[in-house]
Amino acid sequence: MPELPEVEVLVRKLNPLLQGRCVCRLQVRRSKVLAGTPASQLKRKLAGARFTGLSRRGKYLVFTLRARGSPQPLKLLGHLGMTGRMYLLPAREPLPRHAAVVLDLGRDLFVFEDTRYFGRFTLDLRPLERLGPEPLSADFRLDEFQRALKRSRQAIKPKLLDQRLVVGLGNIYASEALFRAGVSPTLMARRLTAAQARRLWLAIRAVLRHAISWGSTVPLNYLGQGKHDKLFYFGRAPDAPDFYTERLRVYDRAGRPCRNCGSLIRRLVQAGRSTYWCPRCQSPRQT
DNA sequence: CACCATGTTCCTTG
DNA sequence: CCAAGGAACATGGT
Repeated sequence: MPELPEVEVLVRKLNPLLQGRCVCRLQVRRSKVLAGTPASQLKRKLAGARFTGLSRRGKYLVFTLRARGSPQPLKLLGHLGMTGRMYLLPAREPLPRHAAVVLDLGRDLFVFEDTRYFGRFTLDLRPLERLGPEPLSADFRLDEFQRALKRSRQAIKPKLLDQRLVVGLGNIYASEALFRAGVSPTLMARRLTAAQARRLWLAIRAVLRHAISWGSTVPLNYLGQGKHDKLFYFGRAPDAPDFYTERLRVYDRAGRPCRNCGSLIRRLVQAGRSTYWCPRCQSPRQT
């Protein structure tokens, strides 16, 4: 469940639960997610360590721990990939089929599960060095955003997925932000007018902020049956109340009417990924 | 069987 | 070296 808003909501929920908890032992069930960190090294460093903080950078989770008898903090990088989840599970519950890493915290277990194993749980912090500004912080500056777009011949939609431009957008919120800004996804980045770039800059922030506030109002109850996976994205469960389907304006709505103008939403493929857009609200010819 | 899926990295091509 | 596109990764849903 992973773009910036989902990670942000997860971090807020998880942080108070982990604060001060001690790692008795850990189990690595799929070493691929360690991204090169030897399991033995992770075990040596984490055993007996205590969680002191959890924060987010882009779509990454940054865990901070204090190792036993060592003053310098230990940092761990987590990433949910496409299908990763992290939650506390009562110690007596059975582990999910795709549990990749399990930390024994005593009463309960911290579980990192990931069906497709694209996620990460590692001591290697280097991916953080390549990240652009946080969209909801003052580091995300309109003038720099505009200048960066001017340097690119790539279509704006795939450009928004480039985490060096700005972090946090994935395939869903990139379409959502362009729709909100009224900008065509196929427009070459350097061809955006100053007004379009400004609307897009504002739309990125608004879309992410709204998604966070929506997610924060919903209980992230991972305990129990795990029927809550579809929390953020797929609101079409037959029993879902209406507001579940109101969150996304264009994503995954191909062939259905635009909520603004009634035109049929279209789907196209750019750089191998689906883009959804309204041909009227996001005409390539409007400014 | 076919195609699709919230992400990142590596490789190739230009 | 840079930019952009495609494949790979692995599993499951429709």
